Amino acid sequence: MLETKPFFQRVYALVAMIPPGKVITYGAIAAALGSPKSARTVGWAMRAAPKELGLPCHRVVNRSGILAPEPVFSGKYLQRMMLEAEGVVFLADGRIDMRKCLWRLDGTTEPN
DNA sequence: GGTTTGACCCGTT
DNA sequence: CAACGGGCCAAAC
Repeated sequence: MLETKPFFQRVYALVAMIPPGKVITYGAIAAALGSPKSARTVGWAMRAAPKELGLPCHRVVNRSGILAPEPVFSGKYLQRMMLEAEGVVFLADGRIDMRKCLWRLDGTTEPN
């Protein structure tokens, strides 16, 4: 299972199973892996994540709902457009509506 | 095996 | 409300 795989592998697996129209935070991924403090390491795994894996890294955002740096996706607007196309709701601030689009690993389908 | 780094998070000023 | 600093973890050099 995932526990037998290296940290990066676990991160990739978790990111790969993010449903469309939903987003997740680095801290949430780290916490799901058992290390709530390893949020930075998760980001590191993303940075080293080969695009060949087809990881929806655009669905991974920080705690504030802010997307990754621009050079990563060749433009922040591009990533935002991709997410919107998947059903992710954006606020007027340019941030993601975490209240609705934050993916819950607990299976909780009730945001409110 | 120690040092550096990083797409982070939280508390304090 | 915005800015700054510290901390924590895992991989690469």
